[in-house]
Amino acid sequence: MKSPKTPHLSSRKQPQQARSSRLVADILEAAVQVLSREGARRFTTARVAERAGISVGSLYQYFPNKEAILFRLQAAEWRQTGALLQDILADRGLPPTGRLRTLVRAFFRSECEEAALRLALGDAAPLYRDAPETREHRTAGVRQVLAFMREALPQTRPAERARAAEVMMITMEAVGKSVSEDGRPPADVDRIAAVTADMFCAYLDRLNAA
Amino acid sequence: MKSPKTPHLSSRKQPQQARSSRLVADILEAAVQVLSREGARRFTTARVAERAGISVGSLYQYFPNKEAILFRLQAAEWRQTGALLQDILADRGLPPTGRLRTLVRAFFRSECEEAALRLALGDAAPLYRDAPETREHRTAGVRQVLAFMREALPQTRPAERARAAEVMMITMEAVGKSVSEDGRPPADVDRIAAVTADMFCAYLDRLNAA
Amino acid sequence: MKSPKTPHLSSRKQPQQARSSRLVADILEAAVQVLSREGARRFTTARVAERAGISVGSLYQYFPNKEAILFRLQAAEWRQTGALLQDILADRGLPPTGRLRTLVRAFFRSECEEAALRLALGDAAPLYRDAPETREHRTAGVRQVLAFMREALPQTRPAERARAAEVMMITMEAVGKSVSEDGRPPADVDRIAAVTADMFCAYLDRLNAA
Amino acid sequence: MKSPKTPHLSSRKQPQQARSSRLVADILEAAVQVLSREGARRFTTARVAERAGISVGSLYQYFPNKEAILFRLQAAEWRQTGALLQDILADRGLPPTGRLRTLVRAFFRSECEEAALRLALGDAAPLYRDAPETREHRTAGVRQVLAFMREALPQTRPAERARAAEVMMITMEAVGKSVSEDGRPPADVDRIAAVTADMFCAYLDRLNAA
DNA sequence: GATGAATGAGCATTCATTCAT
DNA sequence: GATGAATGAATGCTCATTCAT
Repeated sequence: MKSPKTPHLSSRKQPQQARSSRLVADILEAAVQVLSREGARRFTTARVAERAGISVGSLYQYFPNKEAILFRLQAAEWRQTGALLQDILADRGLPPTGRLRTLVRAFFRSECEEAALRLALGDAAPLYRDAPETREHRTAGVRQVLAFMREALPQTRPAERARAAEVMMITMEAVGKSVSEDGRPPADVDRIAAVTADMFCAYLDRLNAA
Repeated sequence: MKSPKTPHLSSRKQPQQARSSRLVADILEAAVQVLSREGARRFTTARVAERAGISVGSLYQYFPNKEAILFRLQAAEWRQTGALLQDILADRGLPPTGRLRTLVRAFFRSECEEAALRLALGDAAPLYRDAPETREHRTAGVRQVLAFMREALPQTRPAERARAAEVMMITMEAVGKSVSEDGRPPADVDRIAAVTADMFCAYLDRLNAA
Repeated sequence: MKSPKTPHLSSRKQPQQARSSRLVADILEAAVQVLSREGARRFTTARVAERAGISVGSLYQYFPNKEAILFRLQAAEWRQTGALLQDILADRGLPPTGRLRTLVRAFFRSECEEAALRLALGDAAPLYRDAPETREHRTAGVRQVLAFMREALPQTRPAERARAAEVMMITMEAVGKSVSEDGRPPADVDRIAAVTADMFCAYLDRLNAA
Repeated sequence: MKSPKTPHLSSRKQPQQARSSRLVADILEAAVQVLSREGARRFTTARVAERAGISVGSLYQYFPNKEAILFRLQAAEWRQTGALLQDILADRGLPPTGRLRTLVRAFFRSECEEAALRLALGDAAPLYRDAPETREHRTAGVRQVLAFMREALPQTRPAERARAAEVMMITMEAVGKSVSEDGRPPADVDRIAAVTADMFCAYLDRLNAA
């Protein structure tokens, strides 16, 4: 495949002033609405600018291109997931398996909120996937799970632990996404979360037993 | 979100004659090349026709629209996966866990072949996702795993078994896709396949123990 | 305006054999259906051939191009109108004004049958309007009215009579077309026919009085 | 017949600024030229834009689609006719029959100006015929004639008056169009206008006598 | 800084007609 | 004679991005 042009995704200017910050927030908010209501295919800079109540020109002063907007949205999702992982996995008040169950349920539920947005963001993934920032964000999640794993699997060899962390992270995201796309009722979602968590726990237990 | 128009994906004419069959095959072959080398975004009917050495008009004599071509490609993938599931999961010569390990490894390896094509096909998914045929194909996979699960988890309640089947199917596909996208070396791929299969086996064992 | 290419509209071959005649009739019948059901914009040779149950190639053996088919259809309409004019206007059993009233009513009713076809044929008029045959057909109608006028307006000067004939012919066709497009109920159609005929009669009477 | 898609015909943006106004005027002017010189069939957005000296994109900033351009042109014609009707029919300085004669002559002459444009516009009618705006414009003309008729036919029953107005309006437009298409010399046109007006007057007189 | 008009390549799809079989 | 596959120019319309004001 031809190397796709991977443009700069970082903001063109740092919104040091309150005014700029506000504008960027407005644009992102507008982007979320356009994405949710119109879908990835109809996500255009003109529409985002219009909904944000600004001109396209202004939009381009804060984002170097369309991809950058999507990337920022995705980054926010990643941050959210990161916070979730942090809050739940690092909570020593619960046994590891308990945390896992809590995490998966919370993650699935959060995925089901704004399902339309997340679906559209997924559809737009090709536009920002090749950005260098993307990889970094994705590994951050694995790092957090890894930290948890060191606690949950103290005896396991690091390499194996790393692979387990990665597989679990990918699995949680994929199943969560699939579940959110199906538009299932909340009870159903929780049940599938339980199954997924059960699978994780069974695996952790076995690794520990080994 | 507005409901996207989901056009007919079935072939415009049945390639009953050898000549037509050949032409359809040429088009699909050209489509694979365009998709792999240029990516989903540059996948256009004109480019496919050109690479196939025919006119756009001819292309449209065999496929009602662009989505139909992609769908045919995806259907081939699904068929392949279906065959894999059938061949491996139904093989009573191996214990269930053995079959699972074999399956995951085979599936991951096959995913890594033509990774670029699969990636691009995934990127194009929004174009055919809403077609009725898509859902059908997806449930077919779950059905096959389910049949296996009835053998592997004879004691488990059907509802739980169904959820387990679904989660495992989604997991296998998601992790496989993730692995193929990363462009890892074969040995690495096999290792991750082993981890994923281990997770599945641990879960099956626990369900059987329960 | 650029001189539009005005192709041959006459049949490519004389259907001397019964087989050919039948084929031409089939094609025209199919053309009527396509025009009525799909409209002028979707009137394509492929669709006509398909509905006629023959190949496009065969269609082109009997009609040199698409316009020719439309022209044949229009010619049939003209023939029908001609027959109507002949039957009614030449009927010496009724006074001229009586014949006029009868004619207009009959013409309007006939226009309202197959309104969709006539509308579509009108939409397609640009395709055959410039053909030499068209002018000939149109003057034929005026000639018939003229013959009637010589009887109805024996005293009027020929030039004036000719103009009156032409205006009345155009008027009848235009009002008839307008009425048929509106999809009015039959009673309404008859009332408008009566008004139109009244207008014609008042005019004839005045010319005679002069 | 399938219902043809009837898109928005209203302007995409209000040309509040002089610049925009000028652009819209340029586009319409270019459209007139393309229509007159190339005919309805070759009337394409690309050609209009090229002749207007702008890009297609710009054209689409002022008109939502091709039909809208045609509709604007047709609306201008309607406005012109409306003004003519207003100026002449409401002029109490002349007796009703005098006004009718004046109107028909003026209308026919105006039809003969830019005959090619009017012909092409008529050919393009199917593209905007089904728009809601079209019906409104057409009834406006009848309303004006109706107002005149109340003065000219004070004794006649309203229903009959309405039908007479409609028939006369349709007749005037149809005969005018027919005359303009024939490319007759001006003296000829005036003679046919006189005949048409005579017919109208004879009819009005008879209705009044009744 | 902000605007939004302008650009024009690019896309999916149609269709009249031909001609090798 | 009949077929129908093949052609490819043509069409309406979109949209990311720029830049003059």
